[in-house]
Amino acid sequence: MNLSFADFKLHHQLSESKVWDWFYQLHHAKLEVKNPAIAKQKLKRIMQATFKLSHDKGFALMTLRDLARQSDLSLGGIYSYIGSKEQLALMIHQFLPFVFSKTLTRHPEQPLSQSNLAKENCVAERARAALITFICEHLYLSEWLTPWFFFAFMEAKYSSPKIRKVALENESTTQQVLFERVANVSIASHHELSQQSALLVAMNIKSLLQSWYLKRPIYHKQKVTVDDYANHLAQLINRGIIDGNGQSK
Amino acid sequence: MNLSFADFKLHHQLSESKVWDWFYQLHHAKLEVKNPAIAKQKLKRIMQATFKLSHDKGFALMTLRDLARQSDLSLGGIYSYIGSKEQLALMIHQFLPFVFSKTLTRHPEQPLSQSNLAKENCVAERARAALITFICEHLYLSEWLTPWFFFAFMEAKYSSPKIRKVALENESTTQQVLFERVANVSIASHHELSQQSALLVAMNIKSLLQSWYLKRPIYHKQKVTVDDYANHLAQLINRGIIDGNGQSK
DNA sequence: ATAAAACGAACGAACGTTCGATATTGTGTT
DNA sequence: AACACAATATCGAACGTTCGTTCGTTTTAT
Repeated sequence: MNLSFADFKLHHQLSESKVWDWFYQLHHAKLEVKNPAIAKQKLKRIMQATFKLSHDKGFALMTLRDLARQSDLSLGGIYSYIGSKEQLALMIHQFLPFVFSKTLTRHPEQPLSQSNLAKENCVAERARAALITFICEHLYLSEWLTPWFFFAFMEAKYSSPKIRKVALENESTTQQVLFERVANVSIASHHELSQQSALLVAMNIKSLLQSWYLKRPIYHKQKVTVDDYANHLAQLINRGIIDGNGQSK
Repeated sequence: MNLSFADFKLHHQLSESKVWDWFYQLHHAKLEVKNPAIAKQKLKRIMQATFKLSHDKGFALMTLRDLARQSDLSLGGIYSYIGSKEQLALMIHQFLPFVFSKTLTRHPEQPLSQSNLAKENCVAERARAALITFICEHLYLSEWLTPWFFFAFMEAKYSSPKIRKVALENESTTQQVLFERVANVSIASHHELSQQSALLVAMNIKSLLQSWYLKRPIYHKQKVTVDDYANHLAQLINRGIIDGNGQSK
């Protein structure tokens, strides 16, 4: 029904090096170092060091001396890649919308008017599928780019206004798509949630998506894979979450 | 069925000043200032300033000069209350388990053995009620102490080991109680989730609890009260979340 | 007038960033 | 192939600033 993480990676040809190719593609104009091969390699070292250190002590408490040690570069060397500490954070935050635009499925999906609810089951199933597809894609992207998602979530709030703007725009776009698709499901299945309830459900789903990349180590210790989690969420959708209000069993 | 936030406050006699009475009670031994009335008033100013500043820029980026300005105290004056910046954070983190121990309902709740499943509905209902009670109490406490919960969540990970220990112990206690009560529901209602699934559900519930105090302003803008949210979660429980695995509607 | 509380200038440590010196790489000429 | 010379990339000592914290002094309350 919904595709697996392996399928997703295959479909988008997501290799390990593709991350750094894309990252270089997005930021190469800002770099002082012009050789692409060298730049990709050093950017990888710097970003991975940033993820480790900011995961351990937080970006604010991460020192550029820490970063130099962890990435095996010198203090000055790092500055040929990042410009400043703040821009380092900005580069990371900007990467996520860039990847979204390259991977997320556009759903031109004609809006559900009252007229074409004829074949109900079909329409309802398609609305459900559109929601679940979006959930799976987000989940799989966050699996592929866990450190990036983690960083974006943890550091967005406490960054400069410029960075916060990037992060909040990205977040609210996601929230909005989620809301629309939840609303479509509730309309198509004639359960007609109030706008408030649909929003509540959409926010809940986002929390559960975040839970995956925030607590991935815990899930893995319990032998829960990302495919397991995707199925788990799909079942929540297919069962009670978007039903009419309140009649308990 | 489940009590309201107003009932909860009434039952525990939670007034605005009670927060500071309890906070002083927990920490008075460490203070250099001995006059209780003065200390409570100044502690309130310092903590509220800490919440505002760490909410805006994060605790790591909050300066003690910021704190002095925001709380209308001098740099030196603050140190008669907090000892050090790290101890200020520790004092906040320690407060939550202290409040839990004073307010959370102990459920001595005989463990559900196979033998007393006779009156099934009754047992199942009681297991469900125990879970929902715990959820509501957590929700209401987080409503009463939103800044404290917010601070504990955002700053726990990036604190000293001593602080992290307090925060993680508190979190995993909550997680464990949640897990037990979810498992009890699934046993009592003969749906017998796997241990893995019960844990997944318990973690999901915790995410949804956190969502309340992390995004409270958004919920409020949508006119969602804490009682609304409590009912919403209760309905999720009473409907699909803890049902057998997988048969979609 | 004595104790309690608040104050803020001053200190050393550590931070982000710069920049001139050094090392490495790539290219054109023997 | 060997060399030389730019061009490119890396380095880390040094700078100015800001941080958490201290402590001798002043203010307030009894």
